[in-house]
Amino acid sequence: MPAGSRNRSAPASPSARRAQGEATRERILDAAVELIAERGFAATSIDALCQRANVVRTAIYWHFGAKEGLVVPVIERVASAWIDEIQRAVFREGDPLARLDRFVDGLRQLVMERPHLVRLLLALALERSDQDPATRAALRSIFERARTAIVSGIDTSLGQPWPESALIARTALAFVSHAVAQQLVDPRPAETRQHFADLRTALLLMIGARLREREVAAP
Amino acid sequence: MPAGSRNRSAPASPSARRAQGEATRERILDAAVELIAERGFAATSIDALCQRANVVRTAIYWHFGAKEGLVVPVIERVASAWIDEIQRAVFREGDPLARLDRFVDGLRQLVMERPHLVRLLLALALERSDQDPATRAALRSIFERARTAIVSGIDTSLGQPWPESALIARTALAFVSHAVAQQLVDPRPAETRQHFADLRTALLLMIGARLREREVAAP
Amino acid sequence: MPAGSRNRSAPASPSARRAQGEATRERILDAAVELIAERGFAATSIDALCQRANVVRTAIYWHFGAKEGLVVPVIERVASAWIDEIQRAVFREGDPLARLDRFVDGLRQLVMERPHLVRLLLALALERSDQDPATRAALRSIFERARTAIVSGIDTSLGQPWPESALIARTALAFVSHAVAQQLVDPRPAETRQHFADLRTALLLMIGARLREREVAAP
Amino acid sequence: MPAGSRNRSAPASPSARRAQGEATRERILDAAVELIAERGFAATSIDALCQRANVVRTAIYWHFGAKEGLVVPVIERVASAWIDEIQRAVFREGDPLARLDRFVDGLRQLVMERPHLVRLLLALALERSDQDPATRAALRSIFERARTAIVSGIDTSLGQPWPESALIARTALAFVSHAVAQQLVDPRPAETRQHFADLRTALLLMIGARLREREVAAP
DNA sequence: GATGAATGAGCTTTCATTCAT
DNA sequence: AATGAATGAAAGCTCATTCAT
Repeated sequence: MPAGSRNRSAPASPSARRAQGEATRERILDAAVELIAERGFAATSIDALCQRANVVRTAIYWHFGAKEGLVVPVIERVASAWIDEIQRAVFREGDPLARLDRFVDGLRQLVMERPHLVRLLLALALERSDQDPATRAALRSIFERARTAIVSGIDTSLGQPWPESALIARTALAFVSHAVAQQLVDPRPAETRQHFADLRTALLLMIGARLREREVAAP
Repeated sequence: MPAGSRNRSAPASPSARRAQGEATRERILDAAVELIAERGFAATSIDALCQRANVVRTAIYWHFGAKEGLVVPVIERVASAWIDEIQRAVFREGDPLARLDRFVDGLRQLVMERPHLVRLLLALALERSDQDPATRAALRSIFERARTAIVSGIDTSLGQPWPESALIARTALAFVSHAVAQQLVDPRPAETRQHFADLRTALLLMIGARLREREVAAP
Repeated sequence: MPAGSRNRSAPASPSARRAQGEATRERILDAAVELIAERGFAATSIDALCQRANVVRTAIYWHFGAKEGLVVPVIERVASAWIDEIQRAVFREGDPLARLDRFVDGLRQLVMERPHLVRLLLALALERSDQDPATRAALRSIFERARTAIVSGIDTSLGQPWPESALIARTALAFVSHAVAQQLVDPRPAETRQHFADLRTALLLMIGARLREREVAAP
Repeated sequence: MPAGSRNRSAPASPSARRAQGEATRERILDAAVELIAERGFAATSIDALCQRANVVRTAIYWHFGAKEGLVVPVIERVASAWIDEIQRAVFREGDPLARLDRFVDGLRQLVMERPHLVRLLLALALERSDQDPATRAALRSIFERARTAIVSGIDTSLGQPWPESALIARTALAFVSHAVAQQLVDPRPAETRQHFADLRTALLLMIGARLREREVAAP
């Protein structure tokens, strides 16, 4: 459909030109994150993307070459937000129980308030990974970084390496993934809250064992 | 399966006719399960479905009304297989440790050998649940049944209700979901195996606490 | 879509069987009149017909052979209603002015209260007549009968042949056709009423001339 | 028309490109007018349209968004031709009788030589007006303009407003509509000619009354 | 860098119809 | 007479992409 002119006006100077190009690129990526999180990659059409980003269809090809070319940049854009959220959540100070609570609560907030971040990654993983190695690598890297962030967060916060930290990281991530899927299927907040209450209990039990063991080993 | 013979052979009796209709329906569902598990719902075209099921396009509309109409039947068809697998895995006899191992191993096999079952459900949840309440309800019901199956399996196998059984169920399912996503992104078997080794450890720690507590309470 | 059984139950006796067949046929025709009047012949699908008539798809083929086979019976069914309306309207008694008013008012009611009768005929004429001679003949016959009904109504009501009766008939029918088209495009009742007020004036002027002429010829 | 050469030849300037787009749009509209006049809107397929316009299927969607989007432009395109024909017919000079003859004859020619113009409008009105308000508005506007053209033609030709001009306009349009429908059902030229002879008589009678009245008022 | 236009493959769905019981 | 199932053609429309400016 022929539409009116969408962009402000033709930029004169070459640097302004580059800046506006960058802005267009960002707008496309924002729209892509939203739409892929909402409906998955396959169901996100170039056209829908353009409408949401207020950009002309060919702009996507200029900036990303093809629809495929969006995948990795989109993953990377989500990655930072993801890791940030986790690092903000990972426990740093206070007594052990308070730190654990803060950690679990941070994850819960991630799932309840910005579920689309997690959802996008899961959707891409489930939809497409067997096809494109680059996508696979990007996703693998994110999951890896998330795990590392948790592990080193725990170790730092405790002042020493902790045997269960990898285990805790995996459990936490598993609960997060599962919570997102579950939330899509049963959006009642109470359900999600119960989910994370269970995570807290599980982690407590796992840590409790270690604590007791230490008390026995070195009283 | 004895496909390849287009169902052009004349069906004799009136009941035979209805039976053949049922067979066509089943063939479509089989194909749908396979394809949706492989590529997701959106990327599964009616045409591909027909080719795989050896059926003409309109047959799908006769039996299911629309592409949408496949979703719930497909979910229900996968549901049984899913629950069966879990029930086969849930521990029943032997000493506690052996039962736990058998349970975790069952789940690992599910993920490694029939990942498409889990994948289909997750993909449908992530792709489509916002839109259609019926899909959402069907998926919610499956997840619920899976959890119930584990809980009652544990309780039965222990001869009494067990305070942590719900927690265990949730943890196990979370690990299963996460393992499937992870496996798609990093298909090395060793990774998946490690994943389930971690699940075993986690469950052990959680059960261990309870066991110790009992020993203290009633020595 | 497989639906439940729509008809009451299997009729036992052969005469009951025939009666029910006739009833089905009537229901199909009723539905066809409604739908063709609403959306034209081409846009009326066999399926929509079945739903409206509460009849199974193949019943239409049993009773009418093909979609085409509906056209002439539908026209004939509408024809009687049409001619009846006109004959009810055509003036019979009272002084000339009252009779004229009654006639115009009858036509106005036809257009305002049962426009689908006229609409169906016009739609069929405009959509299809160049293709099928049988349709064309049926429509021609109706229009002819309508004209004849008016002419002989006028002559009977005046007790003698009237030179302008054919002219009046044609004018009246033209106004009816035009009013229906106009009404579809501008459904305000006031417009339609004005339309027929104009018809009344036009006829008065035409008759007035003749009356005056008679007065001059034989005072 | 110089068709047959698919527009694959490279357009040079940026304005030439836009001009070529406009040309494509026009070609589609031309084809649409022809086909809809021939078979009605519902029976005109996008494919047939493309073949006739020598254009690829998607071009229609680019220029008009959907099949629906053709309706109003098509109506508007026919409108001008319609109004032109009428204005050419409306009487301007000569003695009253000659002017009347010329007017009726113009309408007759419109119906006999370019019936598709009228047919298209009637078909659209009967097929679709319930649904889309934009279509309805466009058609209403045309009929209105046609009436106005006649009224002001009469008044101009007589040098003063004439009390019956609105009545004459409506009668003439009613006869035109009716004649088109009648002609489709009974294509014998003699019939159509008789139809317009009747129109002439009718108008004469209506005008005659007024003339006599004037003679009485101002002899 | 942005834009209007075009392109062809492919999409889901509906069509009228037929068959065998 | 009615019914469930099947059939192939064609419908309207969307897809990702390319081209030339």
